[in-house]
Amino acid sequence: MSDASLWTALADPHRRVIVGLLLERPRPVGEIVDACGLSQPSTSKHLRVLRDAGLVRVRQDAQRRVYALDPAPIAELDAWLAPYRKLWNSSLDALGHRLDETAPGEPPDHTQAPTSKD
Amino acid sequence: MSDASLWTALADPHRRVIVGLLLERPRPVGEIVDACGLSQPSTSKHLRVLRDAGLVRVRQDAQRRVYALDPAPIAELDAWLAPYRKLWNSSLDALGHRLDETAPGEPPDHTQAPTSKD
DNA sequence: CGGTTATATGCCAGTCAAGGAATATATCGC
DNA sequence: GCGATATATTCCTTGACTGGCATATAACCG
Repeated sequence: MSDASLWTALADPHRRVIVGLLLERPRPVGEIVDACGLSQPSTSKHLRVLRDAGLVRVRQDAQRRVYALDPAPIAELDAWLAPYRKLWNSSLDALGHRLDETAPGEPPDHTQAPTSKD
Repeated sequence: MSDASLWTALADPHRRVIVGLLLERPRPVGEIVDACGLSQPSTSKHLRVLRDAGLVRVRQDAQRRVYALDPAPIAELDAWLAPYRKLWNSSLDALGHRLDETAPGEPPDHTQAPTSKD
């Protein structure tokens, strides 16, 4: 089950950065190294973890290895939190009522909950 | 930013189990201990991590501590993967096209070898 | 073929998280 | 008050993860 490695892979901030980079477009390792500010070996190791989790795929282009995002595992994530989504739907609904009272005349366009917890 | 602790908190399988249990309904620690099969101290420590990440809230009921899920942080997760959602909406065919863009002249044979490289 | 570029891997040290056992704390019942 | 119940915290040990460095591997160019 790649589920465990999926969460573990995304638990690392650098790897989330890499995933974010690959969201924009596939990139060779050199670009990723330059972008996330890690050494090349460390970056390669992170890419290995991501590849092992199925989050990225590699395509060889001459000496270059172009990494691309594989959306399927992230879809798994989405499926995981699907049951929770209805929870904050109701929570945001309640919050929306509060905001509506605080700001009358403004459309209750609350795309995110300002939960400043700290 | 509780983002980092959020991912770290959910990276642990036991904590995901706990979150799943609390999705059904709020529970006292004893129930969680019994459900996830860990020792009571370990469970308490996991609950601390979850609480620190803002994922759960506690309500004191006599000697019992009833933990309940707080959906807001998971909504953060949802917000994080929102940009990725469109990717799997575009289907894997689009991904193949992206890969093709990077290497013009190469046949779109994205039959990537599995991660057997050792 | 040799040299260069691009990436992966092995090794080593530092850090951090997890689990268990024992203990502290708090609340209840008597 | 005392004992019992329920939970949190501390200490300790073990194991995993991370990063850097050096090196191996592989593909290009001449």
